[in-house]
Amino acid sequence: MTTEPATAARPRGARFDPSSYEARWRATWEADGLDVARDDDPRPKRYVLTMYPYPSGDLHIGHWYAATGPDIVARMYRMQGFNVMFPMGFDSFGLPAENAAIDRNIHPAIWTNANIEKMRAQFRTMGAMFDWSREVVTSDPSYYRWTQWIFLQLYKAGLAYRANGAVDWCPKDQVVLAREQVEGVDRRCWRCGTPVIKRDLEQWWFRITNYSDELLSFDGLDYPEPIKLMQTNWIGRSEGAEIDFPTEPDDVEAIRVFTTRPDTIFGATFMVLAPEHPLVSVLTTEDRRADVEAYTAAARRETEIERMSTEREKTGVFIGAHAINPMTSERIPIWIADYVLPGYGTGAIMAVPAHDERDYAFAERYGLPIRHVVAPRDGGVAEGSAYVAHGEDEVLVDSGAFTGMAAADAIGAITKALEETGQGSAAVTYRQRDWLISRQRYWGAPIPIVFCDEHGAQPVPEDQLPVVLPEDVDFAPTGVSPLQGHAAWQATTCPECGGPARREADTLDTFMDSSWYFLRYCSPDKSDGPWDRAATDAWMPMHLYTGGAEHAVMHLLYYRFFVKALRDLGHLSIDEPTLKLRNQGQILGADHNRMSKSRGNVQAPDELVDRYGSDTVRAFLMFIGPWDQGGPWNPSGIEGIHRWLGRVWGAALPEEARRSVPSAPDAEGEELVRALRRITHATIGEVTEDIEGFRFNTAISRLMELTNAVIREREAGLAGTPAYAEAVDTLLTLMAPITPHIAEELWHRRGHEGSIHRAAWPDADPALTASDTIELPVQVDGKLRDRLVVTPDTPAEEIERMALASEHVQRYLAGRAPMRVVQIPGKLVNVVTPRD
RNA sequence: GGGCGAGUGGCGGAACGGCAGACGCGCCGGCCUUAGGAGCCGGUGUCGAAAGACGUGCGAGUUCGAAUCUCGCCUCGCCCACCA
Repeated sequence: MTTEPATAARPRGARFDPSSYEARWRATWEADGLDVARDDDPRPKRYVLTMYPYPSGDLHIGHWYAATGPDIVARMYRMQGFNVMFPMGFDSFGLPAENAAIDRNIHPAIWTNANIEKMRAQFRTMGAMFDWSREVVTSDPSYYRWTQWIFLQLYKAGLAYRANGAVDWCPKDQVVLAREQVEGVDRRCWRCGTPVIKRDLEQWWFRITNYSDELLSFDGLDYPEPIKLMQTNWIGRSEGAEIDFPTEPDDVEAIRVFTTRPDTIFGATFMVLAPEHPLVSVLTTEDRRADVEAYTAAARRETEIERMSTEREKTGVFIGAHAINPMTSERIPIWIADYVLPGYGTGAIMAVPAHDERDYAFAERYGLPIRHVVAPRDGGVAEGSAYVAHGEDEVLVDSGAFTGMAAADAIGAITKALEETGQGSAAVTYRQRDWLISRQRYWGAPIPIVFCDEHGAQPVPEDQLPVVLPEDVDFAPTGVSPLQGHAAWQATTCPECGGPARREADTLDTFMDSSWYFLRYCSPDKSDGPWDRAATDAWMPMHLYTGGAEHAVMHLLYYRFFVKALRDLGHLSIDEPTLKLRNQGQILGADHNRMSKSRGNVQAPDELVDRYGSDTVRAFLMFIGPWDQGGPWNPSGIEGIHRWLGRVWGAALPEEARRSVPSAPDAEGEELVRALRRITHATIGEVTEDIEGFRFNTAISRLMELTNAVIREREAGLAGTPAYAEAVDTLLTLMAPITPHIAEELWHRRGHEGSIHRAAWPDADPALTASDTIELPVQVDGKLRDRLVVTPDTPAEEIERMALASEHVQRYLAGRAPMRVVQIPGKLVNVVTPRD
C-alpha cells in the first residue's frame, strides 16, 4: 500500500496553493484506506466518536467546529501508535424529514437520503479521518431492525411497559415528548420551541428510573463537571421518609406522604393531596364533593405552565375528611391543592407551614394553624415566615420526647421511631421520570408490538423483524400516528393465537436510535445480531466521546441507561459507553443567535473552503478560542491563519526561499542551533499536552511560534542544517492532526516516503529543552523592577546578592536593609522593603 | 427563587498564586511594487517628552506576591424551578 498521489503527473509548483493538493490528498488517503480501522490490527485500540448529525441537508460551520476537535485528537492518537476508530453516520429518523416531506410533497426517505448524500460529500472536504466503511444510517431497515430488537429485549425484561397517564404533548409537532425533551421555564418542545400541553394518553415507557441510582455514579468517568451536575440535578435524588397518616372517619386507607423533613412532623398541622390523588374521591365528604370536583376539574384545565408557576397564589379546597398525625395523634384536616404534584413522591404531603415556605403561604391564605417545632439553639423563633434551617444549631421544640434534640439528629431519630411502630420508613425519591418512547409520527422505527383482542399487547417475534415502515402513508399530522390510517399495514396476526391482530401504530423516539449507534459502529455489517460481541468487547467503552452540552439530560442520560440495561441483559460487558466526554461550544451566528435557516445567519463552510482551503478553515475554527467555549461567528482573522500556512510553506521548502545559504558552524551558529532545537522540543511537549487537553487554540499559537522561530533561523542562515530539518519536520508532524493536507504535501515535497499520518508522533528530548541560562525577574514588594540573567545552578545567596546590588532595587530600598528576600528557585526574586 | 459558570487591550483570546496581555486580527510606520484589498519588516494596554506611574467588572480580605484564593456587590450566560 502506498500513499503516493494517485495521479502520475504531480504538480511541482512552488507557490502555496491549497487547491492544488488538498482534494488530491483526500483521494489518495481514501484509495489507500488510511482511515479504515481494522479489528485485527494488533495495536492498542482507541475508539473516538463525535455525535453524529441529523441529515438536515447542509453542513454548516458548526459541524466543522464540532468534528475538527475530536478529529485532531484521533489523528494524534493514530500517530502515537494506536489503532484508532473514528466513525461517522447519520441520525436520520425524525421530524424534520417528515415536515419537509409534507411541505414539498416528497417522501421522507427520499428527502433524507438526498441530504445524506449531500452531507457525506460536504463532510469529505473536511479531510477528517472518518472511517466511512463503518457508516451507520438509523433509518435503514438493517439498522432499525436492531433498534426494534433492543426494544423487545427491554420489553421482555420488564424494562418497557405501556401505561396511561398525563403526558407532554407538542401541539405543533402533534407528538408526545419525554420529560427530558421539554425545556425551560415555559416548558417548550426541544425541537420546535412550542409550549407543550398535557394530554392523557396510553404510551410506551422505558424504566430508566430503575437505573437512577447507578446513573448518579460517575466513578472513573472523565465527564465535564457541568454535565455531571446537570444529570445529578435532573435525577434529583432526595432522602427522607415515607410516613402513613391514618384517615378519619373510617380509616379507609392511610395516606402515605414523602418528606425530606421527618424532624418537623410535630408541626404537621394539615395534609395536602394532589387533586389527581386516587384517595381524593374516596375520602371527600358529601358536603364537600361539589367544591372538590369543581377544583379538580379546574386544575385539569390549567396548563402545566400555570400550575408550575411559583409566582401564582396558592389555591386549594378542604375535602371534609381528617387524618391523624401519627406522632401527635392530633386530628388534622385534609386539603387538595394543585401545588402538590401527582407525579412526585406519593402525590401527598404533610404540611408543616412553620418550616416550609409553600405550606406557610397556603396556611396563611386559608387560616390554618402554624406551629413551630424547630428553633435556633440560642433561643428565639422566626415568626411570620417559614424557618427552614435544620442543622446542628437548631433544636426541636414542642416535639414530645424529641424536644431539645438537634434538628440534624432528629431526622434519623424520628424516622426510626416511626419504623418501630410501623408507621413509616426511610425512603428515597427521585425527580427523574421514566422515559416516554412512543411517538405519534411516521418517520421512525415502528414499535414491534401487535394487539390481539384475546391476548392484548404481544411482542413481534424476533425472526419477523424488522417491522418495516410502509411507504404509502399519508403522514400529515393528525394527532394520531399516520400508521394508524394504514389498515393493510396494521392488519396482522397474533403471534400467540394466530388470530387477527393489529400493529402498534406509534413509532419509537429517535433518541432510541442514538442510544446505541456507537455500538453498531463496532460491527456495522453484522446481519444476525445488533453487534458482534467480540467487536464491542474489543472497542468499547469509547475512549473519547464529544458533542454538544445541550444533550446533557437527554441523549447523554439515555445512552448510559442503554449500556447499563443491555449489560444487565447479558449483551455487553461494559458499565458505561464512554470513559471521557468533552463538550464543544456552540458557534453562533454573527448576530449572536443560534444559527438557523429562518434567521438567515447560517455560515456555510463551502465558500471559505473554496477561497482558503480546508486546512485554513479547520485551523481557524480551532484557533478562535477554547473549543468548549464556542462563540459568535466572526471570520476576521482567517487571513492570519492562511498567512501562517503560507509561512510554513516557505519555511518547509528552503530551496525555494530567499536566503537559504547554510552557514559555517561557528560559535554563534552553534548557539542558534541550540536555540532552535530547544524551541522545537519544547513545542513537542506543549502541543501534545494542549491537544490532549483540547486546547487547540494554544496548540496552534505554539506552532505559530515555532514557525516564527524557524523563519528567524532561516534568515540567520540555518537552512540546510540538520537542526533546521528537524525543526521543520517536527513542525509538520505536529501540524498534521490540525492541518492534515499541507502537512502531507510538504512532507512529500521534502522527500519523505509514506503518509505523514502514519509517521510517529515525535518525542520531546528533555535534555534539549533545558536552557544554559535563565532570566529571573526581580520584584520589589511584588512589582517587577529588574531582571537577572544567571545559570540554573547559581546559589541562592549569590542571586540575593545580585538582586540587592541592582540599582533599580536600590532605588526602592533607599538605603534601608530589606525586611526579607523571597526566592522561588528558577522563578523569581522578591525583595520586601521594611514597612513603616 | 435555587444551582453552576464567566467578566482581561479596539477585537478573538494567553497567563501551575510568581514578568499581565502569549498567539492572531485590526491599526500605525517602513520596504517592495505601475498599482494593491498581495507579500515582507518593525511598532502597537493607558497616561507621560522621558524617568516613571497606573492597569484584569466594583469593594474588601488572605499573601512577600492575587487576573488567579476568600467574602460581599454589579453585569452577562446556561441549567433547574411549587420536587415536599
